[in-house]
Amino acid sequence: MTKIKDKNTEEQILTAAKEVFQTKGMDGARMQEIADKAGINKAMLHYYYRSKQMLFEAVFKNAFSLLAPQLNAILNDDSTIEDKIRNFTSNYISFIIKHPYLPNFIIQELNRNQDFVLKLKGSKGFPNLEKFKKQVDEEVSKGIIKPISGEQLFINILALNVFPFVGKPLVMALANVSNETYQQLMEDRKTQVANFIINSIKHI
Amino acid sequence: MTKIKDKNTEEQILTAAKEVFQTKGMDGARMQEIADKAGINKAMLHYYYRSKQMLFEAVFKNAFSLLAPQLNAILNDDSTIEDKIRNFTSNYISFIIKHPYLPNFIIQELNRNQDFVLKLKGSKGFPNLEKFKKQVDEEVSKGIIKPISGEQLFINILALNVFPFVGKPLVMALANVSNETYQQLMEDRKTQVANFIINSIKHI
DNA sequence: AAATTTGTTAACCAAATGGTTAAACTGTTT
DNA sequence: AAACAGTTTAACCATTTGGTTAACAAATTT
Repeated sequence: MTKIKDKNTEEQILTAAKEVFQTKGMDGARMQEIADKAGINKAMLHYYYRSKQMLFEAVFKNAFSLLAPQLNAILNDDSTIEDKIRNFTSNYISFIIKHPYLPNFIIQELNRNQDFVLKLKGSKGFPNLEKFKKQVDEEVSKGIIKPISGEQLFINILALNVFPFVGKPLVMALANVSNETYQQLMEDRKTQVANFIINSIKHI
Repeated sequence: MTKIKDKNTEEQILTAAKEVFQTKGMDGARMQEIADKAGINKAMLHYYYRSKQMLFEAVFKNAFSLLAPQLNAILNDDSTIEDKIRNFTSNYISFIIKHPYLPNFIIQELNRNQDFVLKLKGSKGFPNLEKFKKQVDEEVSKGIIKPISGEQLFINILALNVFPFVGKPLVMALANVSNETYQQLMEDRKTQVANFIINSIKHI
């Protein structure tokens, strides 16, 4: 029943749609609930966005456009692998604490609809691993880090940072911790995850 | 349109429901599709399982009862942390390759419905971290492994093993790999992930 | 200020969907 | 073979849901 006010209608709709789609997913979301949350008539949703599908895509693109720069940060800058990992881990976890539903939303909908993947890959600003892979190979051959492929290292970084949020309910249940303890664990991970990765790959 | 035959009706329904719920989720699943896939009348679903919700819960419990023993394996046996990690990583990845929809299904539905978490925690056979935590503390104080909390280590193990499957479409898109390459990466992870973790925590 | 375009609403619609019912069919017991 | 219990089906029902329409209101243009 949270209403959002004092914005132009189109934006109000998008904000409301974001909330509903990101918590309930495409299939679980209801156009009426979005309209109510935006404080307008259901017909307006169609007036501005034509269909549920198109409104959903607007929300999805918007969400991904928040996430992509976070990934590009680690992939495209010029610092060492170690620095990249430290920066990314800390920044990414801070970012997700502010947008807790985002990674799960993206992963869930990407799993549901394979076509989205293709659409996304075509769009500009889509993260590209090439530079990162080259850099990993270089540091490996220089003996700075232990042998590992760029893909596997990237997957590990992503996994350690993203999974605790995507799997929050599972993690909370298994570790048997309260919401406060969980948040503390995530806070600790801002530095712990980077150390964990660097300990593993750095040559002594 | 895949039909499943030659089993008693109740089991046929469960098998069909598993397929539909695990790929489409609770909200996306249709009772008619389950009935078609089971090759029976829609009314039979209600005859045997009363409601969509109860059919779903049967599927969910069934799914979780496959996953739980995998987790208990690492938590409750008596080998060293290092051996546990090696065994779990290899076994778990093999397991998931056979049940690719399972982890995503569980995580998605746990996110959707917080009540499930409570129900699950109450059921027997639910994984418990206590023994693992104690063991980690012991090996840390003996200097076998570097300082880390049992919770964080467990989250890391889970993340590195589970995430690549939950986030498969995202991983494939970002790493820009084909299905075959993806499968090869996962195959490699059976040993790579364990090495990655052990490199990180083992004292030299 | 008349005309036109843009924004907004209430009422409505058709399709989909979870669920029900009453009758029929099947196999077992008496 | 009659009675009975369990199983299965076709037809039906009420509600929900995405989407449309026609009329109305508010700006904007002429």
